[in-house]
Amino acid sequence: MRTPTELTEAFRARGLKVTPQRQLLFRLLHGNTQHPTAEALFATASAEMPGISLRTVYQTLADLASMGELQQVAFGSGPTRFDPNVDEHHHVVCDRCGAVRDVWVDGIADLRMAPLDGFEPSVTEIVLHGRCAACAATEPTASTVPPINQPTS
Amino acid sequence: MRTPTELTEAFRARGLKVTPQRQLLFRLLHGNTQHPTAEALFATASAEMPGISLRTVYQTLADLASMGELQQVAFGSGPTRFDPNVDEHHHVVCDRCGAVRDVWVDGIADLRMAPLDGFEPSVTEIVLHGRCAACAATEPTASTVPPINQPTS
DNA sequence: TGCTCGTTCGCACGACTTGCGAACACTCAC
DNA sequence: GTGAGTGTTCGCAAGTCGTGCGAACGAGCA
Repeated sequence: MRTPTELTEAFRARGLKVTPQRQLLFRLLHGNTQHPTAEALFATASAEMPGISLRTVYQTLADLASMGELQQVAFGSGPTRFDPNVDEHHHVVCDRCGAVRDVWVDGIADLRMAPLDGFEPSVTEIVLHGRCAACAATEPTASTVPPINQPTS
Repeated sequence: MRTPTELTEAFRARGLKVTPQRQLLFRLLHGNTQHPTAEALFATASAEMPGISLRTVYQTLADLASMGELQQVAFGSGPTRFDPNVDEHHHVVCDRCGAVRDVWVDGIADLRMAPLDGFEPSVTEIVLHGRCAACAATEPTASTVPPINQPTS
């Protein structure tokens, strides 16, 4: 995702208006590696701008996604998360605490897949499920705590 | 997923009762490669057994999943899909029509990932997004039809 | 056959997201 | 600076997907 200043230009260039609400969200998202949900962004935004609406957060996130400035990612059945990192990368998900981190994966071109039967893949998405360092360290015993997400494959 | 007969045994062995509703769902799921949603199964089941409840379909699917006879898979933000194939495999998803197929992937062990910083992956999930053969053939021009799912990574 | 306990099923509710429309405010032209 | 016009905000309602609850039911066993 581009900087708040560049996004301001980009919005104006598209005939979109630059409101304080949007500028706030540009700032909150820029460089954000937390993969926040709309609700989480709304909470952070509300602290700075009481009265901002969750509806506006959803709307602005949708605008940014449609401009290619954000990726929408969904892991399991939880709420959609938003990733300002639009470079080619992948994700690790802690099935215990739900934390998400970016990860770069090498060697995807060497994967051998069958059968494809005419299917034309354009995007390869890799998600590593497991335990983050913090959860692995505090794990009581072998999974006595139910995971918040089932591994979905 | 095991055969309807084996599942009948397994349910009884666990003290679970085998009802006509469950037996119907066992049959509809066994060998099913469609990755159906609960709603889709409910529609099919209703044709054979009018009066069956969507609630019962969800309940039985949850029971089967908790017994390890089914995988729950979620692609993007749509409804959960259920996969009676519990072998290690991956999925291809047509972003135009939503079709899902199983795919076997070789070479996963050779992938190089960084940074993991103590994250302990237990499951690697690979989803190929693209166009199924049918959609690729009927594609009008370059994506004039919006995809039903954004590639989620 | 009769009893017991798990199951079914409809309804209501919860989480997440989107549609709608009135009031508002950013931009631009003057 | 001011006013007009159009896009935006925001609250509410509604939609989608899934689950909790409890009364009625029925599978399985003695």
